[in-house]
Amino acid sequence: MVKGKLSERQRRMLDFIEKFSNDSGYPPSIREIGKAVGISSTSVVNYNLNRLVDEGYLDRDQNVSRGIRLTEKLLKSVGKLSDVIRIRKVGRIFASEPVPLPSTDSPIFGADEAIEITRDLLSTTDGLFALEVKGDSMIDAMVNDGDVVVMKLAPDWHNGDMVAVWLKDKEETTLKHIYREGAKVRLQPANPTMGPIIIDDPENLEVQGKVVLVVRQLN
Amino acid sequence: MVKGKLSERQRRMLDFIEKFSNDSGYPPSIREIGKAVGISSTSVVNYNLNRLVDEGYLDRDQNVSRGIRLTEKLLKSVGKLSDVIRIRKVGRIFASEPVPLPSTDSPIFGADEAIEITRDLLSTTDGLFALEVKGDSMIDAMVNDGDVVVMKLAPDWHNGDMVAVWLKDKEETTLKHIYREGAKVRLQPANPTMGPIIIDDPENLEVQGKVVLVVRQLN
DNA sequence: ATTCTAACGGAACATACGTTCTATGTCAAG
DNA sequence: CTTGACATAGAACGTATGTTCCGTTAGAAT
Repeated sequence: MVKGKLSERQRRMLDFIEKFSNDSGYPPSIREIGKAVGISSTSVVNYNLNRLVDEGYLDRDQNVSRGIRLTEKLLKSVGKLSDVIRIRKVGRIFASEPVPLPSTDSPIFGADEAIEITRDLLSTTDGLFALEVKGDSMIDAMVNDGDVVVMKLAPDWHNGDMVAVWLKDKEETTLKHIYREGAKVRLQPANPTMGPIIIDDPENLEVQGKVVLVVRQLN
Repeated sequence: MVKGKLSERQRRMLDFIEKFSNDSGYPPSIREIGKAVGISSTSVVNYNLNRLVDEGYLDRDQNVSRGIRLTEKLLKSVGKLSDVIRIRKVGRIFASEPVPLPSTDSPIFGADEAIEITRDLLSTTDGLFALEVKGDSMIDAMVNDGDVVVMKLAPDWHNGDMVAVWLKDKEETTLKHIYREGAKVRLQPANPTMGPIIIDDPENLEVQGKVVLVVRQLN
């Protein structure tokens, strides 16, 4: 083998080991690797595993069942697993109340209530907070009851941002894409079949944050 | 034992299993657990492991060495950040095509795109694949152009599951909550203001997978 | 053509490993 | 005091598991 270049068989072995370990919670045995990759001899699997150790993709512990460990080099080469960011849930978002903004007070949820999101999914990690949507009132924002929205404060919002807006006269929170149009503000539903709301007096609304991510879990 | 309350021995076992798994990259064997916790009999370790499974802290695979998996409940109780699960993106979901299903072949290593999701957000980690939504045709499913849907194959779907259905006569994919009603099938949009589709002949549809998570990134 | 190295493959082996069985002990409930 | 459920413990067993040995093959280098 050319040093630094993996054979096709070795690459298939790594791929299998990485997937198997993720799916099962434990590494595969020599025989499981052989079966998956089409190698009938445990000594050939053993030989190739040792080559992968030499190349730095795996560690092995001797005389131990499933004694295979993925190395950082391997994880990087499959596309480094993303860091996890922990975002506090500060409460729920209702149509009839302003967004509960993060503060130093005890949040509605327990102090430890949080959602964990991979870093790749987030455009920023500064000043994020999460809210759980209650009710059907956000459906024009394509956001369901039970969805989690990750937001950040938006002192400087831009046209097209999806924001949580508190409409003072209606005493209502809504999620909309916001656009400044002259002296007015246009609130555009995410659902393309719905029409916008034009706010003649921007003093009537309060932009409480902008949405950076929506997560919907289904069972 | 009082249900829901762990004995001291069981708590020490969990603590050891979690630490050992982190340090070594693989779970401990029955005998390693026994040695660490001071239990000389493999059947006592086995008995207590089964109690921990009953309480939801562990999963076990039968007749497999180191066939112990930490559950989400355990990881939460030790306050540990969620694992990251890498889910292959197998393509895009269009209204006018069937869902591109994951191939049984091993992919060329590193070739596919993937999305990384924290384990907490997922009800299962088996057999997941991800698709990016193209077009506005899924808006009745509350799913936007550009959203990522995480799915799994659904040989046994249940009433209420959100599934990707290929409608043969219309040559169209749609995402709907599915219900079996006698000999017919009801496809219910996620948007509560929209009416259902009744499928008189279930042979006309093909359930291609069920949705377990929707992720929407906004910039 | 020959030699050398890498890779392969089957077989054997010893130990690791999880499961099962049987017996005993503890303690709460009646 | 008795009973039953839970927990313990040792032993046995069959299978899983990794390592080692020996021989073969393929291809590059000479």
